[in-house]
Amino acid sequence: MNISETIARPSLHVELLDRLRDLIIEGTLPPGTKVPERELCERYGVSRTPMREALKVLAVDGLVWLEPNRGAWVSKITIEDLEEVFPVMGALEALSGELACANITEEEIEVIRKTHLEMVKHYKARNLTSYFQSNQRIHEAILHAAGNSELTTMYLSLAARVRRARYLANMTEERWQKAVDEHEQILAALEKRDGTALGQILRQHLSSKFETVRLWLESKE
Amino acid sequence: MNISETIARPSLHVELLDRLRDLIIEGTLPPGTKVPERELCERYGVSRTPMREALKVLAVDGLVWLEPNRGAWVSKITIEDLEEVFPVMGALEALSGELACANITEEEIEVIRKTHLEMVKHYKARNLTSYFQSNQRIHEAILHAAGNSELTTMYLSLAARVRRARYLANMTEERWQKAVDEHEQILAALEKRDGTALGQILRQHLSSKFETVRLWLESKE
DNA sequence: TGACGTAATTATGAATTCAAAATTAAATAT
DNA sequence: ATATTTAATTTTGAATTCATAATTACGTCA
Repeated sequence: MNISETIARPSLHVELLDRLRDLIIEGTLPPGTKVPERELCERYGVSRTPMREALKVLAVDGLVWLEPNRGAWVSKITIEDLEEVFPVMGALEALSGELACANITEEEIEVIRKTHLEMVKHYKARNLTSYFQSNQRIHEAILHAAGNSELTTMYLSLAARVRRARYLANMTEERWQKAVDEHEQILAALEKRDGTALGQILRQHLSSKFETVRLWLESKE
Repeated sequence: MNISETIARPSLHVELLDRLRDLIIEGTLPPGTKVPERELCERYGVSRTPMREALKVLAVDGLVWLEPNRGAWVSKITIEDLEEVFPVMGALEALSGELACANITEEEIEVIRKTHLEMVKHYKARNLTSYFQSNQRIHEAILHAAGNSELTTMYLSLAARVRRARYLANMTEERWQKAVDEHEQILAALEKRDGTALGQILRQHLSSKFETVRLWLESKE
């Protein structure tokens, strides 16, 4: 019998973390609003203790902002923030490219290739949501192939914050085309297992994305 | 009158975070031991609520490990962990080098130059502790010159975890000499403001460090 | 009307309490 | 004596309570 066969019942604050993160990333709790602590406790049927534990964690994650004696607020997404976040993400993404090329299996490449074709199909059909999903799956597959859980944790935490900007709604035809082109290069570098090249393309790809986000944010002012 | 002149009274869990982090990094709470929750509450005169909030934050930071229904344990430092942490640190350190070269002022370079000379003096005097302090100050000065708070947060969080390994005791004369040489190159690249070169040296420097840590860890088995 | 001050209300931070789980100690059987 | 149950104790997770701070509502006066 397997001793480690324990039934994992995660604590409430962990469960809450997932749900709260979603609420913030999906925009249900919009940037700048107050986190309705009591309401959320009622909604999920928990007391304030685990809810507040979760909020403390989200605060180090950068998704909420704790104002002493005044409660928790959903963090805003400012250009200044993103200007700091993007270079870091770029460095991490470049690393994930390098590591992925060193470790990826033929099967994993095959999966990415398929997802890539799917994504191109969505692009041609101008289906933004599906395109975005395939896109995200590709980046996560590369990250997974890199096989570094520290990297994964850090990258996903930053990615979550960026994803809150609904920049895709603003994507121009030209930029979209460019993004797809870059993805062709990503696939090519991966197939050649050229880590340095992939790292650079991913970094470049990210900075295009940044430009899109920047334009979106500026258009809202 | 300045409106933002509010008296900052940080909440208990934030205060506790600083203290707990120190206890773990300094090794007062050694890797693998159980976090004595009740004892710590008594020591700091707080109730379990803020203490547990702090522990939840330390868990995402990777300094403690929460075992459901069994309490919090100080994370161990394994080679496997460090093998994942170091590449990420390397990428971040390289980025800090690039950004630092782009933004550093003459005055900041001057400070680093002085610290560097100090460090060399400690090396010649074979004063490991002082050497380590100067060393750390240099890396933090570069990080500061990079001027990216996201980068700083992430880097310091990883650095804290690595610092828990008391690897320096294990440093050979040869390695130490090599580290000082690398620091000469770091200073030179900084003075030339050659970001690419600095990034590479820093990355190389870190991987030397990793080797030392690895040897230290292996020597303990 | 609106600026100011005060009282009532609500929200927050943290201590306390309580049920459930885990650990330890004791008791029983082999 | 050594396993194996069973009971007592401690620890944990989370709800509740409580003091304090912040906000809102109200009343006063210029």
